[in-house]
Amino acid sequence: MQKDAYTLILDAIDEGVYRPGDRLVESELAERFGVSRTPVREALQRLETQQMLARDGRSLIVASLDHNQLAELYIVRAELEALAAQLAAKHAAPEEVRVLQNMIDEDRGQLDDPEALSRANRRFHHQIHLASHNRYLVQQLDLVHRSMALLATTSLAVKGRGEAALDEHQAIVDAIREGNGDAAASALRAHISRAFETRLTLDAAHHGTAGHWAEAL
Amino acid sequence: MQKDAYTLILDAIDEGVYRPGDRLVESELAERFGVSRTPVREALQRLETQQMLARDGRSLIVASLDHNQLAELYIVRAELEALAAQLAAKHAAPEEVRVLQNMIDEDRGQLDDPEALSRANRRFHHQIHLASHNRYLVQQLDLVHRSMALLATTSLAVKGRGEAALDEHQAIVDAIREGNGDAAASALRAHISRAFETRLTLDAAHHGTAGHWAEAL
DNA sequence: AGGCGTCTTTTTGCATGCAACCTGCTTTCG
DNA sequence: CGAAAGCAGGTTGCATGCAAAAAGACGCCT
Repeated sequence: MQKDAYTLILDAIDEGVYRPGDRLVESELAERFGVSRTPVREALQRLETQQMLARDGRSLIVASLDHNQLAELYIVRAELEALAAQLAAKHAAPEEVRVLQNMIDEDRGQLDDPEALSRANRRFHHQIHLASHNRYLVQQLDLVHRSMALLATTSLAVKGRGEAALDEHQAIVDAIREGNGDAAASALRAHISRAFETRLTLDAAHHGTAGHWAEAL
Repeated sequence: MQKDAYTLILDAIDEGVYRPGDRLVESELAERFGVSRTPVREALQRLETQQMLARDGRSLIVASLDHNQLAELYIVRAELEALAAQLAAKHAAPEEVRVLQNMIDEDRGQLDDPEALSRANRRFHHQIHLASHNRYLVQQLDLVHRSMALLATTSLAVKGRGEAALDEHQAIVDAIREGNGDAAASALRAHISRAFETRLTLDAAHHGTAGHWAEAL
Protein backbone atom coordinates (compact mmCIF):
# COMPACT_ATOMS: atom_id res chain seq x y z
CA MET A 1 0.00 0.00 0.00
CA GLN A 2 1.29 3.38 -0.89
CA LYS A 3 1.18 6.43 1.35
CA ASP A 4 -2.04 8.31 1.67
CA ALA A 5 -2.77 11.78 0.37
CA TYR A 6 -2.23 13.34 3.76
CA THR A 7 1.31 12.08 4.08
CA LEU A 8 2.09 12.85 0.46
CA ILE A 9 1.06 16.46 0.79
CA LEU A 10 2.84 16.84 4.10
CA ASP A 11 6.02 15.44 2.60
CA ALA A 12 5.70 17.73 -0.38
CA ILE A 13 5.54 20.70 1.96
CA ASP A 14 8.46 19.37 3.97
CA GLU A 15 10.55 18.93 0.86
CA GLY A 16 9.82 22.44 -0.24
CA VAL A 17 7.74 21.53 -3.27
CA TYR A 18 5.14 23.84 -1.86
CA ARG A 19 6.44 26.83 0.04
CA PRO A 20 4.75 29.10 2.55
CA GLY A 21 2.32 31.33 0.73
CA ASP A 22 1.80 28.95 -2.18
CA ARG A 23 -1.76 28.26 -3.10
CA LEU A 24 -2.83 24.62 -3.08
CA VAL A 25 -5.36 23.66 -5.72
CA GLU A 26 -7.27 20.45 -5.17
CA SER A 27 -7.35 19.29 -8.75
CA GLU A 28 -3.65 19.99 -9.18
CA LEU A 29 -2.71 17.91 -6.13
CA ALA A 30 -5.11 15.17 -7.16
CA GLU A 31 -3.46 14.86 -10.53
CA ARG A 32 0.05 15.04 -9.11
CA PHE A 33 -0.59 12.18 -6.71
CA GLY A 34 -2.82 10.19 -8.98
CA VAL A 35 -5.88 10.15 -6.74
CA SER A 36 -9.23 11.85 -6.93
CA ARG A 37 -10.06 15.15 -5.34
CA THR A 38 -11.85 13.57 -2.41
CA PRO A 39 -8.86 12.22 -0.46
CA VAL A 40 -6.93 15.36 -1.34
CA ARG A 41 -9.71 17.47 0.09
CA GLU A 42 -9.76 15.46 3.28
CA ALA A 43 -6.02 15.75 3.65
CA LEU A 44 -6.14 19.49 3.08
CA GLN A 45 -8.77 19.94 5.73
CA ARG A 46 -6.78 17.93 8.22
CA LEU A 47 -3.72 20.01 7.50
CA GLU A 48 -5.79 23.13 7.91
CA THR A 49 -6.90 22.11 11.38
CA GLN A 50 -3.26 21.61 12.25
CA GLN A 51 -2.47 25.12 11.09
CA MET A 52 -0.16 23.87 8.38
CA LEU A 53 -2.45 25.51 5.88
CA ALA A 54 -4.32 28.76 6.15
CA ARG A 55 -7.31 30.11 4.34
CA ASP A 56 -6.93 32.99 1.97
CA GLY A 57 -10.43 33.82 0.99
CA ARG A 58 -11.88 30.60 -0.24
CA SER A 59 -8.70 28.77 -1.09
CA LEU A 60 -5.93 27.25 0.98
CA ILE A 61 -2.35 28.39 1.07
CA VAL A 62 0.65 26.99 2.90
CA ALA A 63 0.88 28.80 6.22
CA SER A 64 3.82 31.05 6.88
CA LEU A 65 5.36 32.37 10.03
CA ASP A 66 6.07 36.02 10.51
CA HIS A 67 8.42 37.25 13.19
CA ASN A 68 5.76 37.48 15.87
CA GLN A 69 4.44 34.03 15.22
CA LEU A 70 7.94 32.65 15.35
CA ALA A 71 8.54 34.25 18.73
CA GLU A 72 5.22 32.99 20.08
CA LEU A 73 5.92 29.52 18.77
CA TYR A 74 9.31 29.36 20.45
CA ILE A 75 7.85 30.39 23.79
CA VAL A 76 5.37 27.55 23.70
CA ARG A 77 7.97 25.16 22.39
CA ALA A 78 10.45 25.99 25.15
CA GLU A 79 7.85 25.37 27.82
CA LEU A 80 6.60 22.09 26.38
CA GLU A 81 10.07 20.72 25.65
CA ALA A 82 11.19 21.64 29.15
CA LEU A 83 8.21 19.80 30.54
CA ALA A 84 9.06 16.80 28.39
CA ALA A 85 12.61 16.78 29.72
CA GLN A 86 11.39 17.06 33.27
CA LEU A 87 9.03 14.13 32.84
CA ALA A 88 11.64 12.14 30.95
CA ALA A 89 14.02 12.52 33.88
CA LYS A 90 11.35 10.99 36.06
CA HIS A 91 9.97 8.30 33.78
CA ALA A 92 12.54 7.33 31.19
CA ALA A 93 13.63 3.70 31.24
CA PRO A 94 17.39 3.08 31.22
CA GLU A 95 17.03 1.69 27.72
CA GLU A 96 15.52 4.94 26.53
CA VAL A 97 18.39 6.90 27.99
CA ARG A 98 20.84 4.64 26.19
CA VAL A 99 19.04 5.19 22.92
CA LEU A 100 19.34 8.93 23.42
CA GLN A 101 23.03 8.59 24.19
CA ASN A 102 23.58 6.47 21.09
CA MET A 103 21.89 9.09 18.97
CA ILE A 104 24.27 11.78 20.18
CA ASP A 105 27.30 9.55 19.62
CA GLU A 106 26.22 8.75 16.09
CA ASP A 107 25.34 12.33 15.29
CA ARG A 108 28.92 13.41 15.99
CA GLY A 109 29.86 11.52 12.85
CA GLN A 110 27.75 13.68 10.55
CA LEU A 111 28.55 17.15 11.76
CA ASP A 112 29.33 18.16 8.19
CA ASP A 113 25.91 17.31 6.80
CA PRO A 114 23.34 19.86 7.94
CA GLU A 115 20.48 18.03 6.27
CA ALA A 116 21.21 14.76 8.05
CA LEU A 117 21.88 16.63 11.25
CA SER A 118 18.50 18.29 11.04
CA ARG A 119 16.73 14.96 10.63
CA ALA A 120 18.78 13.47 13.47
CA ASN A 121 17.89 16.45 15.61
CA ARG A 122 14.20 15.89 15.05
CA ARG A 123 14.56 12.22 15.94
CA PHE A 124 16.44 13.11 19.10
CA HIS A 125 13.84 15.54 20.31
CA HIS A 126 11.05 13.16 19.42
CA GLN A 127 12.74 10.46 21.46
CA ILE A 128 12.79 12.78 24.45
CA HIS A 129 9.12 13.48 23.96
CA LEU A 130 8.41 9.77 23.98
CA ALA A 131 10.52 9.32 27.09
CA SER A 132 8.16 11.67 28.92
CA HIS A 133 5.56 8.90 28.66
CA ASN A 134 2.83 11.46 28.22
CA ARG A 135 0.95 11.07 24.98
CA TYR A 136 -0.72 14.46 25.10
CA LEU A 137 2.64 16.09 25.41
CA VAL A 138 3.94 14.03 22.51
CA GLN A 139 0.98 15.08 20.45
CA GLN A 140 1.29 18.76 21.25
CA LEU A 141 5.00 18.79 20.58
CA ASP A 142 4.33 17.06 17.31
CA LEU A 143 2.13 19.96 16.33
CA VAL A 144 4.77 22.45 17.34
CA HIS A 145 7.45 20.72 15.32
CA ARG A 146 5.12 20.55 12.35
CA SER A 147 4.70 24.28 12.39
CA MET A 148 8.43 24.70 12.63
CA ALA A 149 8.80 22.65 9.49
CA LEU A 150 7.32 25.65 7.70
CA LEU A 151 10.64 27.38 8.18
CA ALA A 152 12.71 26.81 5.10
CA THR A 153 16.15 26.76 6.65
CA THR A 154 17.66 24.72 9.45
CA SER A 155 19.63 26.65 12.01
CA LEU A 156 22.01 23.70 12.24
CA ALA A 157 23.66 24.80 9.02
CA VAL A 158 25.26 27.71 10.84
CA LYS A 159 28.95 27.11 11.37
CA GLY A 160 29.65 25.73 14.81
CA ARG A 161 25.98 25.40 15.71
CA GLY A 162 26.02 21.64 15.12
CA GLU A 163 28.76 21.04 17.65
CA ALA A 164 27.19 23.35 20.21
CA ALA A 165 23.80 21.71 19.75
CA LEU A 166 25.25 18.27 20.34
CA ASP A 167 26.96 19.45 23.51
CA GLU A 168 23.64 20.83 24.68
CA HIS A 169 21.97 17.53 23.82
CA GLN A 170 24.59 15.77 25.92
CA ALA A 171 23.85 17.99 28.90
CA ILE A 172 20.17 17.19 28.56
CA VAL A 173 20.72 13.45 28.41
CA ASP A 174 23.09 13.61 31.39
CA ALA A 175 20.45 15.35 33.47
CA ILE A 176 17.80 12.84 32.41
CA ARG A 177 20.11 9.93 33.21
CA GLU A 178 20.63 11.30 36.71
CA GLY A 179 16.91 11.71 37.12
CA ASN A 180 17.36 15.41 37.75
CA GLY A 181 14.16 16.84 36.31
CA ASP A 182 14.85 20.48 37.02
CA ALA A 183 18.31 20.30 35.51
CA ALA A 184 16.93 18.54 32.44
CA ALA A 185 14.21 21.14 32.06
CA SER A 186 16.56 24.07 32.28
CA ALA A 187 19.09 22.40 29.99
CA LEU A 188 16.39 21.99 27.40
CA ARG A 189 15.14 25.52 27.93
CA ALA A 190 18.67 26.79 27.34
CA HIS A 191 18.97 24.62 24.26
CA ILE A 192 15.80 26.00 22.71
CA SER A 193 16.83 29.50 23.63
CA ARG A 194 20.14 29.09 21.77
CA ALA A 195 18.37 27.60 18.78
CA PHE A 196 15.98 30.53 18.69
CA GLU A 197 18.83 32.99 18.94
CA THR A 198 20.65 31.27 16.10
CA ARG A 199 17.59 31.37 13.93
CA LEU A 200 17.03 35.05 14.55
CA THR A 201 20.63 35.76 13.60
CA LEU A 202 20.18 33.67 10.49
CA ASP A 203 17.01 35.46 9.47
CA ALA A 204 18.58 38.83 10.08
CA ALA A 205 21.46 37.92 7.76
CA HIS A 206 19.15 36.68 5.01
CA HIS A 207 16.98 39.74 5.13
CA GLY A 208 16.37 41.16 1.70
CA THR A 209 18.38 38.36 0.15
CA ALA A 210 16.06 35.41 0.10
CA GLY A 211 12.63 35.39 -1.40
CA HIS A 212 11.09 32.43 0.36
CA TRP A 213 9.93 34.41 3.31
CA ALA A 214 6.41 34.82 2.11
CA GLU A 215 5.39 37.37 4.66
CA ALA A 216 1.77 37.62 5.62
CA LEU A 217 0.03 39.90 3.17
CA MET B 1 -26.33 29.95 6.69
CA GLN B 2 -26.60 27.14 9.14
CA LYS B 3 -23.72 25.62 11.06
CA ASP B 4 -21.44 23.22 9.27
CA ALA B 5 -21.17 19.52 9.91
CA TYR B 6 -18.05 19.94 11.98
CA THR B 7 -19.70 22.22 14.50
CA LEU B 8 -22.86 20.16 14.53
CA ILE B 9 -21.03 16.97 15.40
CA LEU B 10 -18.88 18.70 17.98
CA ASP B 11 -21.96 20.16 19.64
CA ALA B 12 -23.65 16.79 19.60
CA ILE B 13 -20.69 15.32 21.45
CA ASP B 14 -20.63 18.25 23.87
CA GLU B 15 -24.32 17.82 24.60
CA GLY B 16 -23.86 14.16 25.27
CA VAL B 17 -25.84 12.91 22.29
CA TYR B 18 -22.81 10.82 21.51
CA ARG B 19 -20.84 9.57 24.47
CA PRO B 20 -17.30 8.30 24.77
CA GLY B 21 -17.12 4.87 23.23
CA ASP B 22 -20.08 5.38 20.93
CA ARG B 23 -19.55 4.48 17.34
CA LEU B 24 -20.17 7.19 14.78
CA VAL B 25 -21.59 5.99 11.48
CA GLU B 26 -21.28 8.35 8.55
CA SER B 27 -24.63 7.65 7.00
CA GLU B 28 -26.39 8.01 10.32
CA LEU B 29 -24.85 11.42 11.01
CA ALA B 30 -25.51 12.51 7.44
CA GLU B 31 -29.19 11.74 7.79
CA ARG B 32 -29.44 13.32 11.22
CA PHE B 33 -28.00 16.60 10.01
CA GLY B 34 -29.57 16.56 6.59
CA VAL B 35 -26.36 16.66 4.59
CA SER B 36 -24.57 14.11 2.49
CA ARG B 37 -21.85 11.82 3.72
CA THR B 38 -19.06 13.93 2.28
CA PRO B 39 -19.11 16.88 4.71
CA VAL B 40 -19.74 14.45 7.56
CA ARG B 41 -16.67 12.48 6.56
CA GLU B 42 -14.56 15.60 6.44
CA ALA B 43 -15.77 16.68 9.83
CA LEU B 44 -15.07 13.26 11.30
CA GLN B 45 -11.54 13.29 10.00
CA ARG B 46 -10.90 16.72 11.42
CA LEU B 47 -12.21 15.59 14.79
CA GLU B 48 -10.02 12.53 14.55
CA THR B 49 -6.90 14.63 14.07
CA GLN B 50 -7.90 16.55 17.18
CA GLN B 51 -8.15 13.32 19.12
CA MET B 52 -11.83 13.84 19.78
CA LEU B 53 -12.45 10.62 17.91
CA ALA B 54 -10.44 7.46 17.88
CA ARG B 55 -10.27 4.62 15.45
CA ASP B 56 -11.59 1.26 16.43
CA GLY B 57 -10.64 -0.96 13.56
CA ARG B 58 -12.06 0.77 10.52
CA SER B 59 -14.69 2.88 12.19
CA LEU B 60 -14.58 5.91 14.42
CA ILE B 61 -15.70 6.07 18.01
CA VAL B 62 -15.87 8.98 20.41
CA ALA B 63 -12.60 9.04 22.31
CA SER B 64 -12.62 8.31 26.00
CA LEU B 65 -10.18 9.05 28.75
CA ASP B 66 -8.98 6.40 31.11
CA HIS B 67 -7.31 7.26 34.38
CA ASN B 68 -3.81 7.45 32.95
CA GLN B 69 -4.87 9.67 30.09
CA LEU B 70 -6.65 11.95 32.50
CA ALA B 71 -3.52 12.29 34.62
CA GLU B 72 -1.35 12.96 31.58
CA LEU B 73 -3.81 15.50 30.28
CA TYR B 74 -3.88 17.40 33.55
CA ILE B 75 -0.09 17.59 33.66
CA VAL B 76 0.03 19.20 30.25
CA ARG B 77 -2.91 21.41 31.05
CA ALA B 78 -1.36 22.69 34.27
CA GLU B 79 1.83 23.62 32.48
CA LEU B 80 0.14 25.36 29.57
CA GLU B 81 -2.35 27.23 31.72
CA ALA B 82 0.42 28.36 34.02
CA LEU B 83 2.32 29.64 31.02
CA ALA B 84 -0.79 31.45 29.82
CA ALA B 85 -1.17 33.13 33.21
CA GLN B 86 2.47 34.13 33.24
CA LEU B 87 2.21 35.68 29.80
CA ALA B 88 -1.10 37.29 30.63
CA ALA B 89 0.49 39.00 33.62
CA LYS B 90 3.02 40.47 31.23
CA HIS B 91 0.86 41.29 28.24
CA ALA B 92 -2.74 41.72 29.31
CA ALA B 93 -4.25 45.11 28.63
CA PRO B 94 -6.06 46.74 31.56
CA GLU B 95 -9.30 46.25 29.68
CA GLU B 96 -8.69 42.53 29.53
CA VAL B 97 -8.09 42.40 33.25
CA ARG B 98 -11.33 44.23 33.85
CA VAL B 99 -13.20 41.76 31.68
CA LEU B 100 -11.78 38.93 33.75
CA GLN B 101 -12.80 40.67 36.96
CA ASN B 102 -16.32 41.23 35.65
CA MET B 103 -16.61 37.56 34.81
CA ILE B 104 -15.78 36.57 38.37
CA ASP B 105 -18.21 39.10 39.81
CA GLU B 106 -21.01 37.88 37.58
CA ASP B 107 -20.23 34.23 38.24
CA ARG B 108 -20.83 34.71 41.94
CA GLY B 109 -24.46 35.17 41.06
CA GLN B 110 -24.90 31.68 39.62
CA LEU B 111 -23.17 29.54 42.18
CA ASP B 112 -26.24 27.34 42.34
CA ASP B 113 -26.23 26.40 38.66
CA PRO B 114 -23.39 23.98 37.92
CA GLU B 115 -24.14 23.94 34.20
CA ALA B 116 -23.93 27.70 33.84
CA LEU B 117 -20.92 27.76 36.12
CA SER B 118 -19.15 25.28 33.92
CA ARG B 119 -19.76 27.35 30.82
CA ALA B 120 -18.66 30.48 32.65
CA ASN B 121 -15.56 28.67 33.80
CA ARG B 122 -14.63 27.80 30.25
CA ARG B 123 -15.15 31.38 29.16
CA PHE B 124 -12.98 32.61 32.00
CA HIS B 125 -10.09 30.33 31.19
CA HIS B 126 -10.39 31.10 27.51
CA GLN B 127 -10.18 34.79 28.29
CA ILE B 128 -6.94 34.20 30.16
CA HIS B 129 -5.58 32.28 27.21
CA LEU B 130 -6.39 35.20 24.95
CA ALA B 131 -4.77 37.60 27.38
CA SER B 132 -1.50 35.75 26.90
CA HIS B 133 -1.45 37.17 23.37
CA ASN B 134 0.11 33.99 22.09
CA ARG B 135 -1.97 32.32 19.43
CA TYR B 136 -0.15 29.00 19.56
CA LEU B 137 -0.82 28.78 23.24
CA VAL B 138 -4.46 29.62 22.65
CA GLN B 139 -4.64 26.92 20.02
CA GLN B 140 -2.99 24.27 22.16
CA LEU B 141 -5.13 25.07 25.17
CA ASP B 142 -8.16 24.86 22.95
CA LEU B 143 -7.19 21.31 22.12
CA VAL B 144 -6.69 20.46 25.76
CA HIS B 145 -10.09 21.84 26.72
CA ARG B 146 -11.68 19.95 23.86
CA SER B 147 -10.33 16.70 25.20
CA MET B 148 -11.59 17.59 28.63
CA ALA B 149 -15.05 18.02 27.18
CA LEU B 150 -15.06 14.26 26.77
CA LEU B 151 -15.52 14.00 30.50
CA ALA B 152 -19.19 13.71 31.19
CA THR B 153 -19.35 15.48 34.52
CA THR B 154 -18.22 18.89 35.66
CA SER B 155 -16.29 19.00 38.88
CA LEU B 156 -17.99 22.30 39.65
CA ALA B 157 -21.09 20.43 40.70
CA VAL B 158 -19.32 19.27 43.84
CA LYS B 159 -20.62 21.10 46.86
CA GLY B 160 -18.41 24.04 47.75
CA ARG B 161 -16.19 23.61 44.73
CA GLY B 162 -17.84 26.50 42.91
CA GLU B 163 -17.03 28.99 45.66
CA ALA B 164 -13.50 27.72 46.04
CA ALA B 165 -12.93 27.88 42.28
CA LEU B 166 -14.10 31.47 42.15
CA ASP B 167 -11.77 32.41 44.98
CA GLU B 168 -8.94 30.79 43.08
CA HIS B 169 -9.96 32.67 39.96
CA GLN B 170 -9.82 35.86 41.97
CA ALA B 171 -6.28 35.11 43.13
CA ILE B 172 -5.23 34.54 39.53
CA VAL B 173 -6.73 37.77 38.29
CA ASP B 174 -5.16 39.68 41.18
CA ALA B 175 -1.72 38.36 40.25
CA ILE B 176 -2.27 39.20 36.59
CA ARG B 177 -3.44 42.70 37.47
CA GLU B 178 -0.28 43.28 39.47
CA GLY B 179 1.80 41.99 36.58
CA ASN B 180 3.26 39.30 38.78
CA GLY B 181 3.83 36.49 36.32
CA ASP B 182 5.24 33.95 38.73
CA ALA B 183 2.41 34.46 41.19
CA ALA B 184 -0.13 34.18 38.41
CA ALA B 185 1.48 30.99 37.15
CA SER B 186 1.54 29.32 40.52
CA ALA B 187 -1.99 30.47 41.33
CA LEU B 188 -3.19 28.84 38.14
CA ARG B 189 -1.14 25.74 38.79
CA ALA B 190 -2.75 25.45 42.22
CA HIS B 191 -6.18 26.00 40.69
CA ILE B 192 -5.72 23.20 38.18
CA SER B 193 -4.32 20.97 40.86
CA ARG B 194 -7.44 21.48 42.99
CA ALA B 195 -9.68 20.86 40.03
CA PHE B 196 -7.86 17.64 39.29
CA GLU B 197 -8.11 16.52 42.88
CA THR B 198 -11.82 17.26 42.92
CA ARG B 199 -12.32 15.28 39.75
CA LEU B 200 -10.46 12.30 41.10
CA THR B 201 -12.58 12.35 44.22
CA LEU B 202 -15.68 12.56 42.08
CA ASP B 203 -14.64 9.65 39.91
CA ALA B 204 -13.76 7.56 42.93
CA ALA B 205 -17.23 8.15 44.34
CA HIS B 206 -18.96 7.23 41.09
CA HIS B 207 -16.97 4.07 40.67
CA GLY B 208 -19.20 1.13 39.86
CA THR B 209 -22.23 3.38 39.93
CA ALA B 210 -22.20 5.18 36.63
CA GLY B 211 -22.06 3.53 33.28
CA HIS B 212 -20.80 6.36 31.12
CA TRP B 213 -17.18 5.67 31.83
CA ALA B 214 -16.50 3.72 28.69
CA GLU B 215 -13.14 2.44 29.76
CA ALA B 216 -10.60 1.54 27.15
CA LEU B 217 -11.08 -2.05 26.13
C1' DA C 1 -6.92 56.19 -20.97
C1' DG C 2 -9.07 54.66 -16.85
C1' DG C 3 -12.75 52.77 -14.28
C1' DC C 4 -16.76 49.97 -14.17
C1' DG C 5 -19.67 46.21 -15.37
C1' DT C 6 -20.42 41.87 -17.31
C1' DC C 7 -19.23 37.48 -19.07
C1' DT C 8 -16.18 33.48 -18.94
C1' DT C 9 -13.37 30.35 -16.62
C1' DT C 10 -11.62 28.25 -12.76
C1' DT C 11 -12.23 26.22 -8.35
C1' DT C 12 -14.51 24.95 -4.48
C1' DG C 13 -18.37 22.42 -1.94
C1' DC C 14 -21.68 18.83 -1.88
C1' DA C 15 -24.20 14.74 -3.52
C1' DT C 16 -24.27 10.28 -5.16
C1' DG C 17 -22.70 5.89 -7.08
C1' DC C 18 -19.68 2.05 -6.93
C1' DA C 19 -16.23 -1.12 -5.31
C1' DA C 20 -13.55 -3.11 -1.57
C1' DC C 21 -13.72 -4.65 3.01
C1' DC C 22 -14.95 -6.16 7.40
C1' DT C 23 -18.38 -8.63 10.43
C1' DG C 24 -21.12 -11.97 11.69
C1' DC C 25 -23.74 -15.81 10.38
C1' DT C 26 -24.83 -19.89 8.32
C1' DT C 27 -23.64 -24.01 6.28
C1' DT C 28 -20.94 -27.81 5.37
C1' DC C 29 -17.27 -30.98 5.95
C1' DG C 30 -13.95 -33.38 8.79
C1' DC D 1 -19.78 -31.78 17.60
C1' DG D 2 -16.37 -28.39 16.27
C1' DA D 3 -14.05 -25.74 12.98
C1' DA D 4 -13.47 -23.65 8.70
C1' DA D 5 -15.16 -21.74 4.54
C1' DG D 6 -18.33 -19.05 2.14
C1' DC D 7 -22.22 -15.97 1.91
C1' DA D 8 -24.93 -11.64 3.11
C1' DG D 9 -25.45 -7.21 5.18
C1' DG D 10 -23.54 -3.09 6.30
C1' DT D 11 -19.90 0.53 6.25
C1' DT D 12 -16.09 2.74 4.70
C1' DG D 13 -13.05 4.77 0.95
C1' DC D 14 -12.70 6.78 -3.51
C1' DA D 15 -14.27 8.67 -7.94
C1' DT D 16 -17.02 11.57 -10.53
C1' DG D 17 -20.74 14.84 -11.71
C1' DC D 18 -22.99 19.11 -10.91
C1' DA D 19 -24.07 23.59 -9.04
C1' DA D 20 -22.62 27.79 -6.91
C1' DA D 21 -19.26 31.15 -6.06
C1' DA D 22 -15.14 33.59 -6.77
C1' DA D 23 -11.48 35.21 -9.67
C1' DG D 24 -10.04 37.00 -13.90
C1' DA D 25 -10.50 38.85 -18.56
C1' DC D 26 -12.59 41.53 -21.77
C1' DG D 27 -15.04 45.22 -23.58
C1' DC D 28 -17.70 49.31 -23.03
C1' DC D 29 -18.73 53.70 -21.51
C1' DT D 30 -17.31 57.96 -19.62
